[in-house]
Amino acid sequence: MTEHRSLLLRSLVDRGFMHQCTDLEGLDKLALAGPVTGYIGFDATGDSLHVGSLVQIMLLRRMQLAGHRPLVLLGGGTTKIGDPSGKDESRKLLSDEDIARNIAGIRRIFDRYLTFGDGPSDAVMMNNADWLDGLAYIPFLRDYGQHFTLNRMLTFDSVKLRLEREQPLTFLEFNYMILQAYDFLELARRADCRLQLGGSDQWGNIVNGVELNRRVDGREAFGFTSPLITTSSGAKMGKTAAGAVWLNEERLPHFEFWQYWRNTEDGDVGRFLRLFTDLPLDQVARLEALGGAEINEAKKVLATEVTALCRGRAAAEEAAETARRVFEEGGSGEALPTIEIAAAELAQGVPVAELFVRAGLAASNGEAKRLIKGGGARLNDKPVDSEQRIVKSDDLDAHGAIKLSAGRKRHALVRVG
RNA sequence: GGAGGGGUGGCCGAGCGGUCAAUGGCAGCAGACUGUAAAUCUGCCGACGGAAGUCUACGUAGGUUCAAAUCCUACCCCCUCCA
Repeated sequence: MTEHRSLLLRSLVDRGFMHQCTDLEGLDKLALAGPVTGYIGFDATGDSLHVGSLVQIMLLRRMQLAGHRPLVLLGGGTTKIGDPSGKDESRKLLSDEDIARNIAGIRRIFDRYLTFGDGPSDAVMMNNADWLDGLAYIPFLRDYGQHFTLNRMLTFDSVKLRLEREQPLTFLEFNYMILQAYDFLELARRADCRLQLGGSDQWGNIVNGVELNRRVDGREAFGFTSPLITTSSGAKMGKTAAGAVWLNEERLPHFEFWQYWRNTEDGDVGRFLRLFTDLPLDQVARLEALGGAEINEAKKVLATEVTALCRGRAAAEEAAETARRVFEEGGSGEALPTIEIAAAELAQGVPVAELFVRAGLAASNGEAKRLIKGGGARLNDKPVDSEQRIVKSDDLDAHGAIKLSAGRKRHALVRVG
């Protein structure tokens, strides 16, 4: 592969964002010529995004940092269909109100990563419901349907895999590909968008959009995909005990977000630093080179940098400090997830198991008791010896808090409130 | 429309009248070992209850039986082949 001259491609390739590109040379030239508008579509199936979408978000950030214009396309229209890529089952259909609420939540996340505005490299956000909702079926089929053949559509993984596994694929979902291709065409026309980026599972959808642009408008458009990010041991990113690792703080406290990154596997540290932080590559190389237990220092940097981007510098520093106190001094810290309990209730006494459930450290009473039986539960750093233990006001420590721990890594504070 | 196969716990997948809260695998949680890592080993892994036990669960609704995930009926959904 030849050297890329544009800052954009060098940055994307060097930092590990590239999986496939429809035309590297061409894209390189385009990027050298001036600001390029590139978009990524995000579904509005939930009111927050999780770590699984972070590569895509960072992809847009890298674009902006390289002087180009990122375009966030919210799938207000396509969400009503559901992308069949990588899934065996149809999504349940969402109502318009649900989708509107989800879009509002997602919008806030992007403000952290991108600068929106009217300048040449300012990010913009669009919603494909604006053009999809009003589509007239017959004109649409006549104008665009003729550019797609079933023969070709059936060869795309999103469709092929589903059929091979003998899983149902509805006509509704089958159309997703066409609509996403049409999105690209609309964005090219409306916002001079020439590039679509996405995860590697989007390749088929993206290629269709590139081809539609060429066939309908004779426009040269580009597609670029990022690799599917898994951990070294092969697991998909973004799941923990508590569920998904959400980017929204309402869904996941800063401390737990920081902890997620702190617990990165050794082999992933360098790759994640390149993908998920803005640290210069030479600094990443130094951190990555740390051996043995020293790699932990690199993990702390990773955690703090990623958290700073997503949640703000102050939140990141506080989480780091709390972690230091909890893990290196065996104490507790302000930023641990905290629940409140009424003074009167505590005076009366509360069963430990119930407290663990309320603190979110166990999903049910039974689970909390099993945790205790297994020796994994601690109260103020002392093992809970009995499932029947009652927690009372005496258990408050000098700072007026009770520290609950499930295993060595999950902690929570109970305060009187 | 016809014929055949199938719908089981977060997922995959056994069970095919009682011993089934349901084998096994994956995922998850905890313990040991470590470096808040990985790998490995051990235990746990529906809810409520101190326990005995009670409840909820095998597509949906009924039925047969002392007893049903397992049999019958109807319905819904999926797959394959035929028209």
